[in-house]
Amino acid sequence: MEKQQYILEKPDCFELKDIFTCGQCFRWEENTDGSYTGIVRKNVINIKQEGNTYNIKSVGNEDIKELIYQYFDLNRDYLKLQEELSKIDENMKTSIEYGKGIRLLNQDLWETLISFIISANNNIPRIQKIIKRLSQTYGNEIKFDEKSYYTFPLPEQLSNVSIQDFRNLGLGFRDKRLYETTQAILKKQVDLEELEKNPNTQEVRETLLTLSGVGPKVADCILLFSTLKRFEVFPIDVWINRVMNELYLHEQEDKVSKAKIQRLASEKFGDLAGLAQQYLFFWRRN
DNA sequence: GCGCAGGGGGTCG
DNA sequence: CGACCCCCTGCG
Repeated sequence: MEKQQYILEKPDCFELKDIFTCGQCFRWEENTDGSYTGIVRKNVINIKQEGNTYNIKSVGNEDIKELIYQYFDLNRDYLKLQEELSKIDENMKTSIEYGKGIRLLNQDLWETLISFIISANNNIPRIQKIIKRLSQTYGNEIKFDEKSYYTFPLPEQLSNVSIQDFRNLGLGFRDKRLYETTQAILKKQVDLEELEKNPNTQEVRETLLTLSGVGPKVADCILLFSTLKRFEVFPIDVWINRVMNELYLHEQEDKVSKAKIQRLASEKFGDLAGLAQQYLFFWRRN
């Protein structure tokens, strides 16, 4: 395990707080010195902003600069995407101004899949705790600054974990879903590597939907927040339902149909719907 | 302070 | 369309 350091000059549209609190990830913790520490694949990473630069330290098996560019989506021109979205209307301008530092992370597909199954009908503090326990129990330890961190367990590392074991970790009724999906991945009923190569978003979505615990909302989150990176999907949860209705539909809240919102999002935001969703979600929730 | 509803980034049957 | 596990929050 190699120690590395990398100084990153502040990229456009890049704020750690926005990135880590907009709801796409669950494993980054803020330290008392204002830096953030997280686990990305088999690397522990600490990022500290110092004026216009970021001091990044890591322990792990990947080249830190490459990892940072790939993980934080730094090769994509968010300034251009924001300009494009801003032209749509005032709502977009306002929400982008609020969340202008958001970058959509390229997170490991397997980890994103499991994390968002856990997120169903759950709250963020509890989701974070469950993922932490899961990693501490079945992941690999990595030492960083005398402290222990744990990788997210691979499918193989969960192969002998029973439904009851998951229940004991505090997963609640999601225990069975986690078990079944893990087994399906291990048996290659769904091949995640093949999924990464498939350019057809609808096909990928349909395949994800066959997995236990994966419904429309979870499938779209996986498509948007993992390495699949499909900007055209539009995950609909209670918050986005609310904000879209308030801004565009003005119907009685309990009568708004998801299909209508989906259609509206696609018409308005096109192939940038997912990014628009993040700005709207982050703005409305805070 | 303690105790108890209320509800949470949905999915499944 | 109701149930679902756990737990954190807010109120009395």
